[in-house]
Amino acid sequence: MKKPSAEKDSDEYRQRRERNNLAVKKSRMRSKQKAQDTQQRVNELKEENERLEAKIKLLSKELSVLKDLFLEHAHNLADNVPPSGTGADGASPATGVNGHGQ
Amino acid sequence: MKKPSAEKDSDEYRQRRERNNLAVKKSRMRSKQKAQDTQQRVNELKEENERLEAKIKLLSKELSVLKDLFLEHAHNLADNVPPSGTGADGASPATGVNGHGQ
DNA sequence: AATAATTGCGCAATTG
DNA sequence: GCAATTGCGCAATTAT
Repeated sequence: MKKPSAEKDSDEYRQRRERNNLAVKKSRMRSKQKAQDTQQRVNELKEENERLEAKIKLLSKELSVLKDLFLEHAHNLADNVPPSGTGADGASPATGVNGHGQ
Repeated sequence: MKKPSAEKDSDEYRQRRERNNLAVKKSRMRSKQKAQDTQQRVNELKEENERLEAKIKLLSKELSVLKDLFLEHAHNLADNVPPSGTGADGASPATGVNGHGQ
């Protein structure tokens, strides 16, 4: 079961083989390249992820600061503390301080 | 240059071959598996990314709302508008300046 | 029908 | 010495 040595021993057989070998090489190159690209993609996405997480952390921080300011303000109102030296009478019925969210 | 038919025509040669073939198969399986895993990783990271972006969008929105509130407050002070009836709620910027971005 | 691409498989060389 | 990895070619199958 080696080869029907006849027919395709040389000639256009060899030629087909050669072409195929070439195609094979090409195909495998692509395949490898793709794998590398995918790996690369992973790295990029990881970086992107870290950036986003950092941004989230930052925004969260900012938010919490602002919210705290609001709370403080609310407390001041509740404690009947006027914003400035203005002697406007402060008859502000204290309202509930909304809690933190989320 | 076919084969040094002597020595290694059968026997332990065949055995070595067999083992190697096995090893080759194994190795290639792993390789493929790894590639798939990497691809999978990409997908996961993409999802994660979208989640993070969404979160960022949300936080940004919240922040801009709060900031607008502050601005409004500041303007009120500047315009000497004393704190009027304090609503019991604090989550509806239904008044004043709208549409600041970023 | 013809050609290119992809895939499983085995060999041999190399590496660890 | 041995398993793992790698480049290479063959042949079957699939896609164009």
